[in-house]
Amino acid sequence: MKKRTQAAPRARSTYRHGDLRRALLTAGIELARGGGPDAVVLREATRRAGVVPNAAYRHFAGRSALLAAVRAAALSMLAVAMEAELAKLDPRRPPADFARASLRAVGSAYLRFAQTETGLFRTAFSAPEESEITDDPAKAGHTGRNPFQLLSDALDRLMAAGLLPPARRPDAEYLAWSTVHGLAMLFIEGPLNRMPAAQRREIEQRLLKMVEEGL
Amino acid sequence: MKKRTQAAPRARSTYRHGDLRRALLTAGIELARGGGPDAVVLREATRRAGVVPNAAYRHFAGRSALLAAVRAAALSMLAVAMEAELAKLDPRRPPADFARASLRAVGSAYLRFAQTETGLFRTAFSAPEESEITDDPAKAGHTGRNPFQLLSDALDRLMAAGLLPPARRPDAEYLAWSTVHGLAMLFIEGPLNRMPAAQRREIEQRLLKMVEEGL
DNA sequence: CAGAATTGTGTACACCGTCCACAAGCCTAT
DNA sequence: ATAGGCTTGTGGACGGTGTACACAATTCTG
Repeated sequence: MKKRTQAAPRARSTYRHGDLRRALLTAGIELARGGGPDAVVLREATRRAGVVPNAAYRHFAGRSALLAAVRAAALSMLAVAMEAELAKLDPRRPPADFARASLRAVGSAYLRFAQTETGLFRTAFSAPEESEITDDPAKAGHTGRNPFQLLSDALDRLMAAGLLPPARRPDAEYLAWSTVHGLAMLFIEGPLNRMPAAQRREIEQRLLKMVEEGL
Repeated sequence: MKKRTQAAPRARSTYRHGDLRRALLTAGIELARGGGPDAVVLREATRRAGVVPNAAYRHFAGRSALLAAVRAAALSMLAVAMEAELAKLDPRRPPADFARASLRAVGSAYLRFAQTETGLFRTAFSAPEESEITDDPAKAGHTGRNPFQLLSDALDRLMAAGLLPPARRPDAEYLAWSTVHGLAMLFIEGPLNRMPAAQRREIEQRLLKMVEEGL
């Protein structure tokens, strides 16, 4: 049995599509949202854009290029989610409080995004050929910072507030990220994917606390 | 110890293959080793077994069934790696030392396996349709315990040695696992995949220490 | 306004997973 | 021992995929 999702291909009158690149990207995002990286299939994207398969090659070098673009978009959405969580905080709170809350906000947003937008999350962190550590603005949120940088900022604040010894600051993002990322993975495609939400929240809290204290 | 069945399909004389299921499984493992779960392709496995594609269906319900078998085998190998690391420890050491070392051994083996057998590791933790928390012995090592259970054992020892407050024992495996799993993922398909080995080791040590103290 | 550049089309190929009908060999009951 | 049946491998086919090549339709530019 096959999935037949026709979102009104809307036959166009003009020969040119007009905005095919964007159309393919949004189609790809939608596919990723529903089924993770493997669901991003070129032909389906072109189908949804109302165009013949090969047309995609005028805008992306191939499937993997499209996937890379979707991945960047997913990372950007994650960054936006983090920024939203950070924006809730009152920056006039005592620096120590604010710093701790910042780190927590980043972690919480990460975990929520993973469980809310599972397909996109999995896509965001699916292995590319060679990991690009680029500063591609396509991966950033509204502030222009990508998820990794937002985490770094939070850690900087923690150090500035005297809660993180400078000696432990280097590479601290890797420790923090590992921890949260691992839990997210166990939740969404590991043995914890049937755990009730309440229990999840509790473990999330314990984990964030462990990071806060153990860094 | 490893056989090179790659280049020589070795046309068989008998009509029956004799041990096709195992041949397909080993071929699948080899494929997974080289390219992760996506590389486990049914037709290629049958090709290596010197058999026509459809023959696979006499032994596996389909590609996903083969993949599941490969996944179980990968988990079993991980368990074996953990057991080997644990076996190096001297059980006559003071219980506290032994407990701490046990947890460390499990974590180290996990991280080493992830970086040494990347393809198999990624396969082991690729999402199945619905996560099976079964006690399938195919996932266990020589002791009959699977990776998750080996971790649990180590934590039990930690608690018995008085190093882990009983109140924090429940669900502690999830915290520990998350942390190590996350680091492994960042190493193999995250932004840390170009990090030099020396730096990796250092971060691993910091992470394991954080878990030990922060649980 | 003609020619060039861009963008979408058509056709084709190789590969994949899987379904169906059939053949080859082994097993067992008569 | 032998006739049937069961298991296992074969052959062919179908629809799906990514992608290469030649070509047509449009827009851009000198």
